[in-house]
Amino acid sequence: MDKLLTIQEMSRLTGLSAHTLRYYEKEGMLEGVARSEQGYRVYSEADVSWVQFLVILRELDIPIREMKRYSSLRSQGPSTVHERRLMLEAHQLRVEQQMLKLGENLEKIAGKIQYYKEMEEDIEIGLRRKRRQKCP
Amino acid sequence: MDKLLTIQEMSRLTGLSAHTLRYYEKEGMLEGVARSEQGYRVYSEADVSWVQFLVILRELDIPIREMKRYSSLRSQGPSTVHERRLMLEAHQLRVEQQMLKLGENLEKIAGKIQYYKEMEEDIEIGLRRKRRQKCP
DNA sequence: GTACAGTTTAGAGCGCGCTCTAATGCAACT
DNA sequence: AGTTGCATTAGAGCGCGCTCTAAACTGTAC
Repeated sequence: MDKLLTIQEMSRLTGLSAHTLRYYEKEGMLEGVARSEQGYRVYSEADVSWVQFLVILRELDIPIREMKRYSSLRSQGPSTVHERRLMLEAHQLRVEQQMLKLGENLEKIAGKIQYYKEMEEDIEIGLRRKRRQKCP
Repeated sequence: MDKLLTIQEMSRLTGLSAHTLRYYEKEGMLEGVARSEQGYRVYSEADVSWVQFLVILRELDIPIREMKRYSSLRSQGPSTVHERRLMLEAHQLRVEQQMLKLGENLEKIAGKIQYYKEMEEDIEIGLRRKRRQKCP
């Protein structure tokens, strides 16, 4: 166990490009990544879990700025657990509201789709009628 | 009825800034907006409905590029109804998948929040124990 | 008449989140 | 020895969707 990974393997496991992994690290969201003798990054399994968590935050549309704040809190240790929880709860709420909004808008779009379907049928009937007139 | 509106009133009714309304028009998403004698934009109620529809598309994260395509189809008349429906259905599917993904990620975040809550309780208990040792 | 608030345009600028480039280096293979 | 392939860095560049600026004009109020 405790496999050590290259940046490519990390990329494959997280879906982030090597470029993006370096970028996240430069921005302070990935502290303490080990290096090989040659200066290459060597990721631990703990790093993998953490980056996978960052990916979840990104997929929830949490801005980089907030992710940096969260990372900073995390690196300050357990005393920041409460504040971290508050951050997560705030975003949880925001995403829930966003999902509601998406749901509403999906319904409106569905209405429009239904309307278009009916229009298409009417056009079809119109065509059929024309054809009948042409070749009786 | 058939009230005519200034750009400010349009802005208020749609939530888009006057800047953005002009931008959308410049990009070809709002064709045939009338002008007053002084060259000021004058929006009709039909314009309002259309812009409100555009806002829904934006809220569903449909890129401007696609909205331009859709607008172009619309201005070509009823013969494009089928293609418009296909576009809407494609985005409908995309948004549904996105909502699923959001739901999954929300669950993971909820798990983390729960975990933090337990940590906070443990810290509380630890503190209480310390206090008892101090002042018995 | 003049200040004020609103409008117009073309075009510049911006914040975000990457994404890519160029120059350099190391390790293994032929 | 040379080629291939992966890594490193600092920093430039990019696509998106606005957002703002500057200069000019108009109608309304005082």
